[in-house]
Amino acid sequence: MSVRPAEKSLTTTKPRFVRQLPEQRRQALIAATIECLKRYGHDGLSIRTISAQAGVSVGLINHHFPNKDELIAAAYRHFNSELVAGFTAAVERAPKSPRARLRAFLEASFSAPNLDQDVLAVWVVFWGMYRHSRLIQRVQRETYQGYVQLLRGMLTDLLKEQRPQSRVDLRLAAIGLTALLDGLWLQWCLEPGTFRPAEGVALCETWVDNLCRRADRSALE
Amino acid sequence: MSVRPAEKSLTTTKPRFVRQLPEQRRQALIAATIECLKRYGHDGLSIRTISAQAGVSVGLINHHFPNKDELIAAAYRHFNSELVAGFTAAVERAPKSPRARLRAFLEASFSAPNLDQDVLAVWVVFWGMYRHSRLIQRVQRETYQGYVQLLRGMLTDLLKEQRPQSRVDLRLAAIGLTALLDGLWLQWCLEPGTFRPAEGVALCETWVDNLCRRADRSALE
DNA sequence: CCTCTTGTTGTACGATCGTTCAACAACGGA
DNA sequence: TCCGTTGTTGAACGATCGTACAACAAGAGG
Repeated sequence: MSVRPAEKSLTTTKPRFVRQLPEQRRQALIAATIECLKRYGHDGLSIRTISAQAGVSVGLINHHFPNKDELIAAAYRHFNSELVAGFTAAVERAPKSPRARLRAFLEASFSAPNLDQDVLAVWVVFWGMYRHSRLIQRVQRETYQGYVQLLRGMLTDLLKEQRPQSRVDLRLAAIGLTALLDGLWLQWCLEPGTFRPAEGVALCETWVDNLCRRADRSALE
Repeated sequence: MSVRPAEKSLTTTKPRFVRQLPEQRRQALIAATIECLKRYGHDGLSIRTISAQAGVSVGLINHHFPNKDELIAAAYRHFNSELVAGFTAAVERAPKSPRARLRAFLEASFSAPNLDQDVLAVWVVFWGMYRHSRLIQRVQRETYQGYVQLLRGMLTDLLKEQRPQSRVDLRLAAIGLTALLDGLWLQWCLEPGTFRPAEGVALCETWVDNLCRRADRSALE
């Protein structure tokens, strides 16, 4: 008998690394990028920090992504689509009435995993890159419309049901509600204590209520 | 006669540098820091980029500031106080009625020099640093209250005049208006074309109007 | 004209950055 | 069992980072 079995039992206990399918590894690297952003902010976006977070060598990133900026853009794309997917799921889980759907959307906006200081800080860092990164700009244009369509669709249904003849400017209404949501997120990111999640939902619902009320008025005038 | 006059005329034409008072130089370095932020975003915050922008050698920054982070924090402080000073001046330039003062504040929010894509992008980059920089956090706490006090003061006067007995939650009202303002700024920073300045003012005034109307209702109920 | 103070310069240093690439090794298929 | 593919490693490169510091010189005061 050879000594191979013994040898093998020694060598097979610890493979030095595990090969993965490219798509799996890409997702892992994207997850590590977002985790580094949460932990260290913009300074966490270095190849060495990210590869350490992913438990991987420095060279691997450039094997799956052409360069660092593309990895960051891919992370932003993932972050965006996760958000929209979460909102969509929450809305479809809700009762079919427009009001209930909007409420589900707002409650998803002001609860885990979205209303988290670290998560919100990641958004702010991405937004800060927007102005000077064409890749981030492209991802924004490609994914943000999903969010806008979801929100405008809900507002349309709601106004159609409540006041079919209303002359509310839907574009401005959506802009205002988006701004209110983003602004409250920003405040929560900077100082989480200033308002409670339920108050955030209430502020947004008041905005929509006043929208419907205004629809009344302009329809009657 | 000596050759001095000729020599002097040659040597005095170009002093290799001009000495300045520490406070003047500090302000110049702060201005250069903000300019670099506008031009290059977060990547513009390097000692060499800033010193080049200020027309100064690399070593000078550490002669006037203990380190890079302190310079950035000083720039954030300056940026904040300039904003508050601009708003305060605009409000005091307006007629004395609470409505006119609020309108002046809103119009200052949606016009130069504040409603500029580069300027707004600078805010976003600073906000992105907040979570992981104690210095930025300190400056925020020290300067932001000036902004909040100005805004809450105006809201208080307005509600007091319109409905003295109202039971509106002033804290929540200020939070909502601040969020609306910040959110609209953020949208303008990302996509300046989505709404016109006058529409931004109108959205905020509608918010305040509804606030007063709600004050009515809750006072009558 | 000389001296002293000190604002300013620019090199130098060590650390870290993004990227490259030759060598390695995991593991499915023959 | 061995081979071939290829996911993975880690050293190495040049560039750039923040900071320190010795040398310089501008400008005021005597």
